[in-house]
Amino acid sequence: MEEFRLSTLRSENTWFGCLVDSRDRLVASAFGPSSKIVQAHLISYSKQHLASSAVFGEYSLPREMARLHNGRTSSNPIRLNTDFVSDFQRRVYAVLEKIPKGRVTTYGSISKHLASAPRPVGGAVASNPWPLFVPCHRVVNFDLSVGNFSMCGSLGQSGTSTKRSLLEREGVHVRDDQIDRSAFWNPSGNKD
DNA sequence: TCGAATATATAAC
DNA sequence: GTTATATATTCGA
Repeated sequence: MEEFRLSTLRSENTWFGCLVDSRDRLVASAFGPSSKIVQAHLISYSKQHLASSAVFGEYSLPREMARLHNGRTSSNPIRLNTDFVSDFQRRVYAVLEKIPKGRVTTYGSISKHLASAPRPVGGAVASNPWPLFVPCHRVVNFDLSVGNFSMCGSLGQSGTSTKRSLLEREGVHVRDDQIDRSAFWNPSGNKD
């Protein structure tokens, strides 16, 4: 039976957690205000998707996560375990990984690029198993307002505030909840 | 503002 | 299986 490992790290009042498989591929990540919330979320994810439960251990990925949270670029390529997401989600996440740091795109733009619709794109982005590693925080509303962001499964104003901070640390200029349109990035490339 | 339209995912029969 | 319900949306009246 395959063994999965979970580890957490605290950096500047935020807890980061990663769930990895036996080949060191990232199954899921999470971050939030307490280790309890982060661990509970990842354990819940593992119980829902994995046959065996996760064991705790030290691991380097949460450190990498903290760097990303700080607006830095990840030093090594991250291997993702995509076994537990749908084909449609994979297509959406492939687009997210192309959004340059310091830029944003919209649910509607992604949906046009994939010949889908905005709502399902929202659903896929919302269920991103790898926050920070796959930059779902770079997807905003059609009018370039910051929009929603959920942390460890909970949606609310603190999420939006966190999303805004992430974008600002990546160099996106936000004023009164509105993102400067120079930061817009079109996945279809017509107008980059 | 408010409601319809839209395509996925999940829950409920 | 098949049908309802819920979405981190968007657009038009």
